[in-house]
Amino acid sequence: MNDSPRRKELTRQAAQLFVQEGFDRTTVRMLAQEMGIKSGSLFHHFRDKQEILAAVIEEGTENALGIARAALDDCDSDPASRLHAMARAHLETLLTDRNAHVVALYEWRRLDAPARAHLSHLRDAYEALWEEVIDDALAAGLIRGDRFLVSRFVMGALNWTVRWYDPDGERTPDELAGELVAMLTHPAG
Amino acid sequence: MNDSPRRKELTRQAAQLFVQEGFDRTTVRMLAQEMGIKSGSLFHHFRDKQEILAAVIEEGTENALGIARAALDDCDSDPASRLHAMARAHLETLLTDRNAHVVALYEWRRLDAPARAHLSHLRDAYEALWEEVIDDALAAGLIRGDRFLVSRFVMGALNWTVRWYDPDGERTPDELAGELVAMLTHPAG
DNA sequence: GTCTATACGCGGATAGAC
DNA sequence: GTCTATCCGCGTATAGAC
Repeated sequence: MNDSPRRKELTRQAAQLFVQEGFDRTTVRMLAQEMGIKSGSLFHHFRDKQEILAAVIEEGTENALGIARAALDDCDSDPASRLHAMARAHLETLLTDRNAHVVALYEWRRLDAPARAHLSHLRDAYEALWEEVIDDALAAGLIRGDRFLVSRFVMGALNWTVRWYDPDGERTPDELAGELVAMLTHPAG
Repeated sequence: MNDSPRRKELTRQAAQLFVQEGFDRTTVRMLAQEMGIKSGSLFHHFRDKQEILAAVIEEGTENALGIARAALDDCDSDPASRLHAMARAHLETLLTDRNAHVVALYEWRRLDAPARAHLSHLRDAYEALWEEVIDDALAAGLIRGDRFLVSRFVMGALNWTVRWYDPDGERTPDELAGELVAMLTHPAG
């Protein structure tokens, strides 16, 4: 439809509900209430419920991509630092920010075909960033295994944290990233 | 309600639909059609839709637990073999069997409080088995890291395979398990 | 154990006034 | 840009016959 600041704000509020309840269980009435408007008004901003989901996922992936790129630019250029930075960025968008990126990962299947086609290049760009970092770590002998599989396993380990991580617990996303890298790293390498 | 063979069979069919569509999007009419009966008849076997989910998750976790125990009994007693056997068993119940165990992992949140209370001991037993195997591998110096976190990361890596694994592709669950163990294992250890 | 028929509330979405 | 009012189909569940 457009990308007014108003719509951006509504998208953020939708993301929160989608994480809490799941897309299917979130009703347009719930969304409207969270946004402080009536359900009829919602359709002035979004064509239908599907479009809200697409907006959230686009926002979440773009955000994750931007944060990951910034983290890689900021850190040292050795493979270990880059791997740690990437993992930390990923976990922060999932666990601290706790909204749009989670939706992007967990509700992707709920997108209809056109939205999926439109957004898959974004998702691919984010995953390509990951594969780059993994590749460097493999080439340096920091970790070992198959390029494709290591990427999937690492992303899986990180994505699943959403299910068990306690934000009020002792560990920060940064510490988690450190533990993951330590687990994967071969001291002898 | 009970656990007649009839009900077991219906539960298996429900599992398949829950994986394909997700619990929320699966209607009782769809379930009935898959089972070859009318929707009204469904409620002779299950009190409500929630009870179907609980039955599927119970079945899926019990099955995974049984297969994992059998795999551990059958394999060599060194930590590497045990880790591999556990990973392979886990992946087989997720990727080959492709039903009830997936539901147990991905639809757990949809259980109501009483069902969750009733089933959590089962889930805990399965996770305890994992922690045992991880503990042994840590003690042997095969892998390294924090007991709790390694377990979560490993299970996350495996659970996420459901999202990208192609059953018609080249790799078997056994090969995947091997790759995971290789990734985690320190040759120098 | 399965059927038909049906109740009934809820969810997505629209129309048109302000 | 938001409201009120409303449509209508669908989803869960029940009743009672066979």
